[in-house]
Amino acid sequence: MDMRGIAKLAGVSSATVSRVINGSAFVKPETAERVRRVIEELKFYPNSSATTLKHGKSSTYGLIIPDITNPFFPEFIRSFEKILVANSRDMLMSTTDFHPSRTQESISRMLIRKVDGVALLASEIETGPIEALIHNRVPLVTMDRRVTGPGLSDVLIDYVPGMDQAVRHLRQLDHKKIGYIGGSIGPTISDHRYTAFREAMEKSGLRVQPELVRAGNYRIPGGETAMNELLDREDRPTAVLAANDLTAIGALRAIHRRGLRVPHDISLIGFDDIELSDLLYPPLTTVRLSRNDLACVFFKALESARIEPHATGQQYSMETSLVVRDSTGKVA
Amino acid sequence: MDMRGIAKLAGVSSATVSRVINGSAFVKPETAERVRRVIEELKFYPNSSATTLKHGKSSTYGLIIPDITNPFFPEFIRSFEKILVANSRDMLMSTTDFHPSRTQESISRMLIRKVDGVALLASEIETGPIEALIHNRVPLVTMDRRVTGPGLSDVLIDYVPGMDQAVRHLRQLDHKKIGYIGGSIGPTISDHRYTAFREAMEKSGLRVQPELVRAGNYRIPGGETAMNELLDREDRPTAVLAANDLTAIGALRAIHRRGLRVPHDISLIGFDDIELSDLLYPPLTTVRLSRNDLACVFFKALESARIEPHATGQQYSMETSLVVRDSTGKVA
DNA sequence: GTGAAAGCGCTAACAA
DNA sequence: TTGTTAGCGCTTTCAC
Repeated sequence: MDMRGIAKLAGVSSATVSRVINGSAFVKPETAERVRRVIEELKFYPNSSATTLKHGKSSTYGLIIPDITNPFFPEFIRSFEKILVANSRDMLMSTTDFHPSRTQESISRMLIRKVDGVALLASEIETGPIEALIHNRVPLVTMDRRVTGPGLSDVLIDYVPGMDQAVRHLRQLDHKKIGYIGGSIGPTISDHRYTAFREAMEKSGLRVQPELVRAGNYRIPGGETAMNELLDREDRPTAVLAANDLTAIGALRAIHRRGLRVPHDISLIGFDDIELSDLLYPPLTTVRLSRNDLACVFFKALESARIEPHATGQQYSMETSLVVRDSTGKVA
Repeated sequence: MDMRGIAKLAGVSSATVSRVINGSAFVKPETAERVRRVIEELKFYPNSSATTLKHGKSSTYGLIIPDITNPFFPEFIRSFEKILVANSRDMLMSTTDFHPSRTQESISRMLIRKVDGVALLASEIETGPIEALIHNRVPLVTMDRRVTGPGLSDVLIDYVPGMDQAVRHLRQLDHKKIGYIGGSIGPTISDHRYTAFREAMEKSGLRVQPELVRAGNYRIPGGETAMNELLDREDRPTAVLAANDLTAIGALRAIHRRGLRVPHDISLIGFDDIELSDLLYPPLTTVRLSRNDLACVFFKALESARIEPHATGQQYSMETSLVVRDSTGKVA
């Protein structure tokens, strides 16, 4: 069934059916009513590929995330999807599982589907796919790449306030030996979180001890392994910051396994404030990055870019701030 | 840029470009090579709406889930997406947050996008949207609705083995007062998990005590509230089964908050075996339902239905089994 | 091996 | 206020 079929049954032309469906004002109410009745009757749904083909726009945004298993992302997706649906846009989601090749694949699929823009929250990204997007005039909004350009916007996460608050909080609790468990290691991805940590330490007059810094992988087992290494040391840290909450959960697990207690024996601060972190035992002190706000900013960026796909993108910014719960305490 | 543009540059017709892209054997290798070079050069991606329009098939499956915040679903999505991509299909995902109206909305969007089938893992579903799917010859695969029909398949979760093992396990640990925290309550949704629990109890010669049965909401706070009610009782249960792991996590939290210990004071069994349940303290004994197997079954069901959208669907089935970890122990 | 051309379902410009 | 029609980009039959 197509619009011509509906039109025939309603005794009008397909143009009128189109007008009714798209809410054009210039249709006589009775005609519209009649058309609507037939549509209802036949449970007719217009074919979006025809519309997309016609318009050259799909009203769809692509979303690429690294790891749907990290609760941060489902929480983001939930907000993002809600905003898109409320604005009559569709979402084409895709997961990379940290593989650059999967990012490439995802972008191909989005190019094929003619999405109106891509939100890229994964960091494993090479320049090839980005160029393909730009070349095809599909705007890209990245997270924390800190690069903008024609058709390329970025949402910067300002880790500074959150990290400052976190380190100051620890200093007030008399911590001096503060460890850090980062995300993935390597020269390609500069770890903004780690940089912010170092700066915060300096500002607080504390020294970063390189031997108390470890790399994780943004996942629970990585945090556990790294924490075990730190706990093996003679002079173990009295407090540890983790690059995200999953890493902190892994660290927490390592600590518990040794029969140590948080915060009595060691203080722990996470990053992200996933819902779970409030439900851990003990509830995790963490640096909050609002998924809902982030989703809003991404949507805003995509919508702006949609109008003029090749205009030079903007640098957006998101705040972070410390949420104090029970995983931090006075040094013993 | 379209195929005609590519064709012109390669000195061929658009038909040949189409043939090259779709890997038709009847193109002279040199011609194909030339075309491929131009495609590469121009970073050309064919427009899928045109293909979809032409074929009447989109190579896309819809996926509707109730709550992306429950780790069970991201884990499922991950497997499902991987399978789809490996088979050159796209995924159109959508979340209902437990609202029937959102389910309806999701189905409309899928009808509009002309998906080749819908995997429905949410249970808040009315007959209206289902009829719309059937009427439009879009096959539907549901989870645990236990109804099949033309264009309608179902994946039954066989709770019996898992629940039997769970109850027997508890009985061997001398538990007699066994509580149960279910999912949503109400006559509309028959709770297959609860039924399996009751049957398992009978088989083990144990009596279900209605005063030890509570309803949760498949989420952490629901489990916590329900557990608190059970703990308030004089004759509190010595063991509790929960309808899913999130409910069990909530229950665990309620128990810890009262200074009680698991499994010393009370044993706890979850359901699903989300990855997190192995990472809790203590690691959760739970009934496992494999997300990966489930994703495979859904894919198989969708593919079968795609060939003949209106053929009568099948009843598929999935096993469950107990995973013993540390949240269950001898009655004190 | 390759090309010409019709047509998938919809929209928008134009005509009436 | 409504209808006619061309065309969005691709596939596919048929002809060469």
